[in-house]
Amino acid sequence: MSTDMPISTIEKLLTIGEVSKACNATVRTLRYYEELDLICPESRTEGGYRLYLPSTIKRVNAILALQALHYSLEEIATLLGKASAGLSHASRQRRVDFTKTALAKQAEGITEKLSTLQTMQQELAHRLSVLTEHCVPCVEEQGEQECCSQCPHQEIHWN
Amino acid sequence: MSTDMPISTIEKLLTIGEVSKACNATVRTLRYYEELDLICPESRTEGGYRLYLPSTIKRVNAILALQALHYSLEEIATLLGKASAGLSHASRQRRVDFTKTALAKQAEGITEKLSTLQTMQQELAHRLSVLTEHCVPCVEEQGEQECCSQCPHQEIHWN
DNA sequence: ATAAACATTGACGTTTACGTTAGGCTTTGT
DNA sequence: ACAAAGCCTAACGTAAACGTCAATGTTTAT
Repeated sequence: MSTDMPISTIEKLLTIGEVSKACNATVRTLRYYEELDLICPESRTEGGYRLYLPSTIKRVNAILALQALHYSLEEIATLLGKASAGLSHASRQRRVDFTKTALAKQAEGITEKLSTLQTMQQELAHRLSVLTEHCVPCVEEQGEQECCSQCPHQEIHWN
Repeated sequence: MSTDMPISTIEKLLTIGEVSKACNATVRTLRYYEELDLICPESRTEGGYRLYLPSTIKRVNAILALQALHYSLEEIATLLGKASAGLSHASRQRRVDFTKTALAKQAEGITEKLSTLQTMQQELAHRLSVLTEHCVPCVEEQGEQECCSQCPHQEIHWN
C-alpha cells in the first residue's frame, strides 16, 4: 500500500490510550472532547481504534491549560477553533491565517481577564489598607461598642 | 418593643426582592447562596420573610464578580468565608481580623491567576511573532508542500 | 492461538448553579 | 378589607463535563 500523503505528514500515530497518558487526561475526556469537536483523530484502524497525530497532545494540553483558567469548553472551542472544520486538510496558507486569528482572539480574551483581575487586586489592596490603617486602631481605641458607626470598616467588611 | 441592639447596627433592612434588584441577581440565586452559607439574612419578619443588611448587597456583588472570573461557589466560599460562622455576632476585633485574613487569601489567589495569565500572554505573543515572522514568509516563499518540515509552524499550530 | 491489554459504542449516574412550577402564606396599597 | 404583589418551602428539571458500568470487539505478546 503506497502512501498518497505528502512526506511531511507521515508521523507515528498514537492510540487514545497513549494520548491519554501523555496528557494526563482520561480516555473518556478525550472522547468527550471529540464529541464537542475540540479534537478529532487523524484516522482509525480497521477495527475502529482512533489514531491521533502527535500534535494532538499539544492541542489537548492547550485545552487543559485553558480549563485550569476556568474557561468553559465552549469558550475554548471558540478560542482554539473546532477540530472538525477540515482544518487538517486545508492549505498551509489558510492554516497559518486561521492560527493567527485564533491566537489574536485568545490574547484579547486574556487581556480582558487580566484587567478585571488587576482591578480586583487594587480593590483588595485598598480595602486591606483601610482595614489596617483605620479600623484596627479604631477598634483598639474605641473598644467594641461605639466604634465604626461612620468607620469605613462597615464598607470594607463583606458581611 | 425596645431594641437590645447597639445603635450603630440599626439600619434599614432589605427584603430579598430588594437585594435581588440591587444586585441584578434572581431571588432563587440568593436563596441558593444561602444554602451554601455564602450569605444569610440578619433576621426574618414574623411571617418568615428574609431581611438583609444593606451590606449584603456588597457581598453578593463580590460573589458575582468572582463568579465572572469563573471561580466556583465553593472556591468563593473559601475566599470570602462562610456567612453562617456566627460572624455577624462576633466581636468587632474578631471580625476585623477575619476580614483581614480573608482579603489576604483572596489577594493571593488573584496574584496566582494573574501570573498564570501573564505567562499565557507571553506564550501567545511568542507564537504570534513566530507565525508572522517565520511561517508567513515561509509559506509565501516555499509554497504549500515542502515548507515547514523543520519550520516552527508545526509547534505553533495547535492542530 | 489464546489470554491480557486495550478500545468501541451506548447509556445511565453525578455535581454545580441555578430555573421553574406548585401550593400556600404575608405584606402592601387603596 | 381585600386584591395584587411579594415571599415561603419543597421539589423536580437542566446543562456541563465528565465518571462509570456493560457488553463486545481488536491488538499485542507469548
